[in-house]
Amino acid sequence: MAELPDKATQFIDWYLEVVEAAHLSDKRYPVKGMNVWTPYGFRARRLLDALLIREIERSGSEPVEFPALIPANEFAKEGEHIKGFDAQVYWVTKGGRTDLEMPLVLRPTSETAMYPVFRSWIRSHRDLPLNVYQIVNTFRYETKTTRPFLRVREIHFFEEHTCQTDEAAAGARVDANLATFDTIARALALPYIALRRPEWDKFPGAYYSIGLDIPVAGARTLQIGTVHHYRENFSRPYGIGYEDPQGIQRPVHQTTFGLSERLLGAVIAVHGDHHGVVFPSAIAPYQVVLVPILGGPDPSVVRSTAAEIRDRLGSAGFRVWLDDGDERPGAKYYRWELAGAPLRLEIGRREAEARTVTAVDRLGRKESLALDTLESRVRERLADLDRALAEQAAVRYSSAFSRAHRLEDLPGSPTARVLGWCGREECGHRIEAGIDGALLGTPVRDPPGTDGASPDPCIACGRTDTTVWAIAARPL
RNA sequence: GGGACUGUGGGGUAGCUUGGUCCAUCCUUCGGGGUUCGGGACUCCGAGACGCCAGUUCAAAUCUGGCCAGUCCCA
Repeated sequence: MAELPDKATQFIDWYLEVVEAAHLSDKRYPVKGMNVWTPYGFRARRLLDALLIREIERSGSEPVEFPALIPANEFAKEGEHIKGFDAQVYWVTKGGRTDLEMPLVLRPTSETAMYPVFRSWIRSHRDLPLNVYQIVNTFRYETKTTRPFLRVREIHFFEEHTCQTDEAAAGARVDANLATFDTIARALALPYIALRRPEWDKFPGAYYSIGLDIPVAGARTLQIGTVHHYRENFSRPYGIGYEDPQGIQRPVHQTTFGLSERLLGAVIAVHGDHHGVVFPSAIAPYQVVLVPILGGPDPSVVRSTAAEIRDRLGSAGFRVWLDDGDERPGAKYYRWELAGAPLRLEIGRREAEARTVTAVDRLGRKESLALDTLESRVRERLADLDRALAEQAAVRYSSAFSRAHRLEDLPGSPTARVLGWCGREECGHRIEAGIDGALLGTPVRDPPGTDGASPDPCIACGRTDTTVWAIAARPL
């Protein structure tokens, strides 16, 4: 089998090869940007969804599901929003052979599907807050090159929509979403940076947008999530109001929180190595893969011990796979490394007789485990792998940013850049031109490598009075 | 949105310039048999492709047009 392309120098080739070789997605479906979720990738997605559901419900959100088609007149109600999405929506204009009187939009996101209904759900301050989420497919007519999980036209989308009594309550919901995201990112061992987007790059219709970005390769970054504060921008055109305790009618303040299968792409991009995918235990389709070594005259002890281990680990709640196929053990090792299994247990005749098993984690760390304490030792090994992945990722994260002091530092930048910015759009665009990318925004917390220092002078104009820290990078 | 390029079995490819030698090459994959089995085994047998639709021609994988899909560059 061929070697994988080098991740550091040929990132996207490496990524595409790994996704295909690990059987995570089949991109041969004949519509651009619409790929097939194959069993292994689907299992990972389902585990990721379960994690999102668990955490968002813990934060007080309830599941809903709205229809995929939105009437054109509802879609058009908020001016900025329609302007932002107009160029990338799919239209349904016919029912059978009949032209529809009211054309339908295939949802690119669900604000305009939900908000007319929210209007009828909300009457009183007692109906607030309204926190609901759904995990559905959305559609965007993406014109750039599509990539499995990273940029697709049929998006597996998580979206929370909330209605709050006022701006402060909505701000608190944004904070709650950021806390939820932090828990999710930790479970996946993904270091990220939360950035308030500049005015010209916020979500169409938003008061402000916070992007959640991860560095992936060189100066490249990947947006893996967003949290938006809409203030009253949607509730006014959609007429979503409530009566407050004093009997006064007020528009609600709204927020949204969006994630997608890009999270899965991010896990592959961040943790993967020259052997293939590396799954953290939280979403590994199989956390433990058992490889019996069946050579020798009588493999029955090995078989029965392997089956025993499988059953015991399964009962203990681990996702475990016994690979008793005809391949030689070495071939299985390569295949499961490519597929990213966190922990492999090798069991041969001598080990079966000695009641031990050899555990090798995806980072290649080998240890012999006694069968009588197997469950707890496997649990430790998985936790230890997750910890090592997080540490490894943190090291790469911190070296993925560097300070830039002059505009001339930006072209050909080998990392994302931390710099001072006066906040004016004109200077923002000069920075974007310099790095041939985007001004991602201003960090919600101290940016990497600044240790609480006050911001540098604006890299474009030299002003010092209104400067903030900002991150410039090249979004993937 | 503008431009350039590409499309051959499940995956990767040779052949295309100069139409015929191609019932299409090689590697891999898949199915079956045997020998194997502690880091990608060997061997035998078998399966599987010219993106789609038109056109030119005695003859099209090869030339032309449209469509679909993909890649890259620019807005």
